[in-house]
Amino acid sequence: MTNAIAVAVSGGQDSLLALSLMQEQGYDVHALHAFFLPPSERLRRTAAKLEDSCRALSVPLHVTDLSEEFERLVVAPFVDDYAKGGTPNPCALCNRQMKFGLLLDAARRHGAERIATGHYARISEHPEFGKTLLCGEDRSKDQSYFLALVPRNALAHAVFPLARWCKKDVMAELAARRLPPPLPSESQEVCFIPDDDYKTFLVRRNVRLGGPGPVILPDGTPLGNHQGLWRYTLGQRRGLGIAWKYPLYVIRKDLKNNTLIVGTDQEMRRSTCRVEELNILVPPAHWPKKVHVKTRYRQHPSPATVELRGTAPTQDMKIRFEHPEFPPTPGQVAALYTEDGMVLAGGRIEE
RNA sequence: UGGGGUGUGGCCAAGCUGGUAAGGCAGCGGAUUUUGGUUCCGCCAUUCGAGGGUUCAAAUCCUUCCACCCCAG
Repeated sequence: MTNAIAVAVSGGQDSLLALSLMQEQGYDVHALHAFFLPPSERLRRTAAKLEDSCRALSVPLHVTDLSEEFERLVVAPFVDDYAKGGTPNPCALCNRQMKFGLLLDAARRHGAERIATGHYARISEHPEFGKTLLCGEDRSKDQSYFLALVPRNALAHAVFPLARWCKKDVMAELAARRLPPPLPSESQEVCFIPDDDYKTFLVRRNVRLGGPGPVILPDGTPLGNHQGLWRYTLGQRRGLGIAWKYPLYVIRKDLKNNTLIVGTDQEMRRSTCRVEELNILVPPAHWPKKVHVKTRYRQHPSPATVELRGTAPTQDMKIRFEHPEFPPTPGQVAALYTEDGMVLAGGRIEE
């Protein structure tokens, strides 16, 4: 058994500290950096800086171009989902397909059985069923939600050096270690959408997106027009452009009639949802009766009960929340937790 | 052209015993943030349909006109 480990480095602070921490712990460290977008001048510059950082640490850096795969496995499904009226979660997909898929494969090619990343989440060894995924120590920064679609056999090879770190301590620690991150503070560059403008991005992709249509209240009262259902997501408030007595939220997208149904905060809330493409991380036999579910990032897990239906490939589950929730949105991830933050399963919200 | 009502920012709407324009919605900006969304904070009428008058002072009182709405034999 070797103690070789690959560390996925993006150029940001978190992964750089992860790299340094792993090395400090005596691992035989390899740094992996991948281009998820076609290598531009800017990306090459980041890679060059990373090279400097790695040289300073005497760690070998392997750079690969995974832009074609990223396009196929993350971007294309993202665009496709929007075109179909869904609200995709590309980060969750990226973790499953890229970081704990292709990058893990790359790690193995370099002789490492494990891969470390800068995620704020924990992996622990459970006496009965092995490796489990836990939320990060710093719950406000916890990223386990985005990892809920990563298969168990991949997570078994994951290491999260920042598990017990707080975001605010990372920068100070890097400074103390004299490790300037190639990409300074926030790194919007990780995202494949320029300027956070996904609408323009989608329009430029030249896919077939729906056009304008009516906006109505649940009772059918017409209020105005929308600019294409793909531009809205369940629970959305801003951007409707309709002045009403009370704030209006998107409560339903009627794709068949190209109609947007809006209503009050109360009318918007749901207490059930159906989840497919399950990624079971803990055997259901060990699940508590009451679980806690996140259907969006930055949401406190909500108490709920779960009903598993069907078997393996086509298995799905029905979730019933104790209290009405902001509407679970098709395309987003539902992550099931125990009360103390162990991830039981993840899946794709269908309705 | 008989009677009644209304006219305040993009929308809705307080204010109308005169004292120098609430609030909500929408919008814009920012904060938060590995997705979308949510939430939070900030900014948004020198002006109250128009003109004239009374007054130290009017969206608020008087008057004329204009617009729209309702009832009407």
